[in-house]
Parts: sequence; structure tokens; C-alpha cells
Amino acid sequence: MISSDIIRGYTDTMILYLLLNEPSYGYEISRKIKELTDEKYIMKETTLYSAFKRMEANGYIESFSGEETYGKPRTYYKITEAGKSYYREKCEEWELTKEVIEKFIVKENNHEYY
Amino acid sequence: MISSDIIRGYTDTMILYLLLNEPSYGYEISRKIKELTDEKYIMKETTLYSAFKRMEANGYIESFSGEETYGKPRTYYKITEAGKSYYREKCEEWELTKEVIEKFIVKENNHEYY
DNA sequence: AGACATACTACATCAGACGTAGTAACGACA
DNA sequence: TGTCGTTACTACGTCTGATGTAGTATGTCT
Repeated sequence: MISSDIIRGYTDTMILYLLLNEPSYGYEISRKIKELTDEKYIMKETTLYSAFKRMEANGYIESFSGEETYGKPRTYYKITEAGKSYYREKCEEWELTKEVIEKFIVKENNHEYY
Repeated sequence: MISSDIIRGYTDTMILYLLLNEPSYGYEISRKIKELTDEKYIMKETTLYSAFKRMEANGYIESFSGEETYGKPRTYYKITEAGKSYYREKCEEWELTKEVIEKFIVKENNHEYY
């Protein structure tokens, strides 16, 4: 199980990735994250919905209400151009972050050497 | 430049890595991190020293005062067995975290496909 | 009727990273 | 002698993202 604090700063990226090709809504995104990660990461509802608010305020996503509903009426979100651009930045940043952190990580089978 | 919020949760790991083979102190660790990452990450003093406090409280490191000094007297830190064990856990966690996040990352040259 | 899935909102808390600021000892240099 | 640069910290406050707890509401399934 992953302590979600590590993921801090990448929840937005995860959501944006799932919005790249088509609009979606909270519950679906939540399910997709769970599936894609084989349940290794399950995003909390409050985390998800506060990410929506934050990202809409930042202009990365736009909401609209969908008609076809199962349960309560849904709010759909679509990614904006600013959102795509932000997503790309985060992907670049990730490569850098990974590079930095891995300087301080010893791979599993090498722990014996100290 | 890396926004340090991403690194959140791994500053302790970085410090522990540098303490694996020998005790060290604030300024030296700070320099080593800067060097190792080619200045891609520079740990802030406040971040570093509050990490020391936190980790000592958690029993991951132990402090002792060193004699040979240039400038003000130093506090040295050495890693404990609990610290080594925690470090190993963080390394494992990192592999998992990386795996999870990378499901949502598009590599640089593939951004054209959406 | 009650469980369960869907679809949220409100409010409070916590912790880690950071900003700002100040203290202090020593050497080097002018 | 003064002050600059390096070393070596401490104190305090702030910000933000993630989380906990709780509640509301609609529909389907049994």
C-alpha cells in the first residue's frame, strides 16, 4: 500500500492523464485509477473532488453537466489546453524528479552491501 | 528546478542514504545532495534540520557532537538500525510509487499522439 | 425495506516543505 | 580592526495537499 503523501503533487497529473482523450467524471476516474494501478493506489474521494476544484480554478479542466445518469446527476470534466500543457510539464518534471530520487535509492538486491 | 513538494516524503530517505556508510552533519549532507544531483535539487536548511529532528525523534538517527570543527561546533548524526530498516522500506516503497505514477506519464516523444 | 452503488459537499486536521529572520564562531583579507 | 564569507545552526510562522469524518441524495437490486 502506498502512503498517498508521496503521490502528493501527482494526483492532478493522474486525473489529467485520464481526461486526455475524453471527458469523464469523479466516480469513473476513481475506478480507472484503481484498475490501472491494480488497486495499488486508490484515490480518496475527498482528494479527488478537491483536485477537481483546484484544477478548475487553475483553468486546467472545465466542468459541464451530463444528462445520462445512473444515480445522482453527474458533473463531467474536460481537459483544457492549459491543462494539457500543465500535464506535459508535469511529465517532464517527473523524469527529473525520478532521476534525482534514484540517486539516493539502493535497489533491493544491493542492500547487503552496507 | 524541482518543486520540492514532489520530493515530500523522500527528504528523509535522501539523508539516510548519505548516512549509511558514515556519520555526517548538516552542512556536509547539504553539499553532498547538491553535488550528487548536479544542483538539480538543493535542500533548504530548514527542511534539512527539521528532518534531523523528526528522524531523531523517530529513532532513525542519533546525534553526537564532533570535536574537530571549522566554524561553529558541529552536531554529527549516525544512522541507527531502525533507520536502516526504514531506509530499506522507503526504497521498496519507491519502486511501487514509481510503478504507479508511470502508468499516468506519457514519455516526452509520445505527447504528439493526443 | 434495506443494502449497495453512484455522486457528491462541508468542515476540520495534520504534516512536510518553505520563507523569513536571527544568532554565533572562525578565518581571510584589506 | 572591521567586515565579509563560510560554517552551523534555531525559532516561528505560513501554505498546501492529502486525509478523516460526516452527511446528503438518487437509483437499482433483492
